[in-house]
Amino acid sequence: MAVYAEVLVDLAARQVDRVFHYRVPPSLAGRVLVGSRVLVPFGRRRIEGYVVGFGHPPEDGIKLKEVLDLLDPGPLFTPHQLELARWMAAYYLCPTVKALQAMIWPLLRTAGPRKMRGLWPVPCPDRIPDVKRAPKSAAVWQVALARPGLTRGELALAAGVSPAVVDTLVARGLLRGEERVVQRDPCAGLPEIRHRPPALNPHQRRAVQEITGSLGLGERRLFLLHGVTGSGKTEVYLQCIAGALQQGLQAMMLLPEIALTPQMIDIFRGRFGRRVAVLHSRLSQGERYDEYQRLRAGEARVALGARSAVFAPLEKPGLIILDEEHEPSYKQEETPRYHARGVALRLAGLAGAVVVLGSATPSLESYARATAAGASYRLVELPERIGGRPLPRVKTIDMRQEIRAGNKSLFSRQLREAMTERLSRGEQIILFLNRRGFSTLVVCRECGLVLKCPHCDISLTFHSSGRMRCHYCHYSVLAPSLCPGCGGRYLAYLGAGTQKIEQEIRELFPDAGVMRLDGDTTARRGAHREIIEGFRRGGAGILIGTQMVAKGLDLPGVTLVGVIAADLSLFMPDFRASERTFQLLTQVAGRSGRGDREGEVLVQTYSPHHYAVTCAVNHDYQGFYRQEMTLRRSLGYPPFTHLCRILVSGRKEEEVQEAAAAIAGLIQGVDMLGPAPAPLTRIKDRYRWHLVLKSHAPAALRAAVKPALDFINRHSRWRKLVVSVDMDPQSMM
DNA sequence: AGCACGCCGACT
DNA sequence: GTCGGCGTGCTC
Repeated sequence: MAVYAEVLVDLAARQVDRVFHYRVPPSLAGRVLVGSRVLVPFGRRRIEGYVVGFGHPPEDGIKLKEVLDLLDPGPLFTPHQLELARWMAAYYLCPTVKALQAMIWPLLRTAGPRKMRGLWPVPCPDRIPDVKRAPKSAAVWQVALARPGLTRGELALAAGVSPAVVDTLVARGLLRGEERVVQRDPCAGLPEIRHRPPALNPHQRRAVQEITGSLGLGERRLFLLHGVTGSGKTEVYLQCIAGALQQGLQAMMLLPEIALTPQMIDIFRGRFGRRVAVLHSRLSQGERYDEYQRLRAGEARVALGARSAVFAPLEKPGLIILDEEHEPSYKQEETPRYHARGVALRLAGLAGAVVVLGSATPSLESYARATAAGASYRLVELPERIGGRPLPRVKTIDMRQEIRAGNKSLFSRQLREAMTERLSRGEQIILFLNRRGFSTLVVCRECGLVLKCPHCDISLTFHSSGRMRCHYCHYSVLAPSLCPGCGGRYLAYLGAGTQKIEQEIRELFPDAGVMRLDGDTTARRGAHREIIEGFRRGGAGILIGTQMVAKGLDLPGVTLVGVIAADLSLFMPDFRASERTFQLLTQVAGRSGRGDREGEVLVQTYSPHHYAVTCAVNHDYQGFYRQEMTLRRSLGYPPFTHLCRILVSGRKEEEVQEAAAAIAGLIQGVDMLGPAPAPLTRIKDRYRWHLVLKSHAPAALRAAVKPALDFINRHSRWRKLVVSVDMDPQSMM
């Protein structure tokens, strides 16, 4: 009796989570496997589907269609990944197919469904687009026929259309993807420096021994590596990975996006050469596809990347490392809203792998799990910097005193003096301000009008390019010279960003050489590497930047770090504001004094006595942990409870509000806050309302949300709304 | 998503 | 009587 492929497809109808059965034609027999990506007919469309098993349809008499094509040389998903997707679907309340797409989207494509990447588009001669009805499609099709061998991008260029049009043709079955022969190497042309493993200090050695001792046992073991900044965590990771490779296991190394620096990539390539596959958003489509296939084929054995690299297709993951495990960027802020740490822990359970969570400032959740009674993590500490270097001296500067002393500038007298001194000695300086652009608020001094984004409920940021930009929807206009409301001539530029800092610093220190590292200066591919390498080589005395300068950079020439405004993150409307501030201050302080000379850190703040500031200044993680835990317990916040946030958005505010109220009416058995307008009430012309649910039992949250979600999805009057569920939310904006 | 089916208002 | 509105449900 014949067996049919069970295929998951992306149904826009929400929350439909079931398989569809397809016959496998003789031409594809033996090649369509569990985990394969296939092209299938669905209704009158042809769409991408994922083979998750083989079996029979529940009832006979359904006329089954045939799988049309295979989209890749081999199965894309490992059995572990399919299992992981099922878990994600249940935990994060999304259809399984969405979880599978989350696994490959960032790796195989940039945006939009049903695009075929890494494959040559070849025309299907039997399906000719209509020139009158679809002139663009016809043009692409004709070029594809006339000039075979063009890639997706080249084809689009030659036909004078956007690459998306090519994708559309592929989706409609007018073009098909064919396997490619070349393999692109994202590291081609970059220097390959062979690093020899350095000697370890006793703490590092013990950490490596403990971790490697648990490898290959086939059972999940969890470690929290708590090491102060500069304690040599990276070297511990490298040697643990080497240990895993020796045992024939594969390894995953996850970093926050901004820590995935060229420097870090070089270190891994230097140690492991071509055995590393880098999964990285700045790679081209083709490069990403190739790295994915190299891992899937077992040719590469170490996956290095940011959040989504947790979905690297490793057959035998033996070691999973999350560096800077406390970083909020491990949380995906779109559906499915997974946390790479949660996914990694689950994957380790499936694969019997070892997980190492590393941080100088562990999240409260993780530290609690490592220290509470019945701890599930083994705590491993690196309390000293390598080479016996001291932690930098950190000083707070009370900016209220500066105002009283008549200094209204962004820079305190002490910071200026310290900078002058360091520069005179040829040492380097980092200035940190977690806000890009020139000025975050432009206000008319005559009528009080604030320049806001027409699509979002957000003020526009003035950039030194002379344009005002919305940092949420990327809307941009030329900055007006007169107030658009009253025609007034006096516009005040308030709220300094990194560009403003740069301008003022150039005036104050005209000979120092200034570089800026933020989202704007690193937009171009390769720019990040150029700036950091340029600064490291001494190309400038001062580096100004956002979070990008706070994380992971190892710049031995830096002896002074100045925090321009520690308070920025402290008063966010978020219960994690203190934790974030403590982490950020500790991390940025850790950039100072990593070379031979002792480092200094000056923290400018209006709240010098806040415990997040004082604990960071004193390098007192424990003290911060105790105070913050006390507060969380009394307020009933994580890690003492679990949260789930439901966000409803849509173009009509009344509809959004109505749906939020309907959902609220269906929630039972957990604490509920709201429904209320979200702190950002409108983004990209969509109104936003939310509900926050709280419970001691995460299962109770899911049980409460599921029926409400099903109800909303069943009723087509809410069809135009987006209802997103966020388990363990990291942000309430 | 896309499409068909179906059940109520204003038209040749 | 019929054309067409979009609310509802289905796609192997």
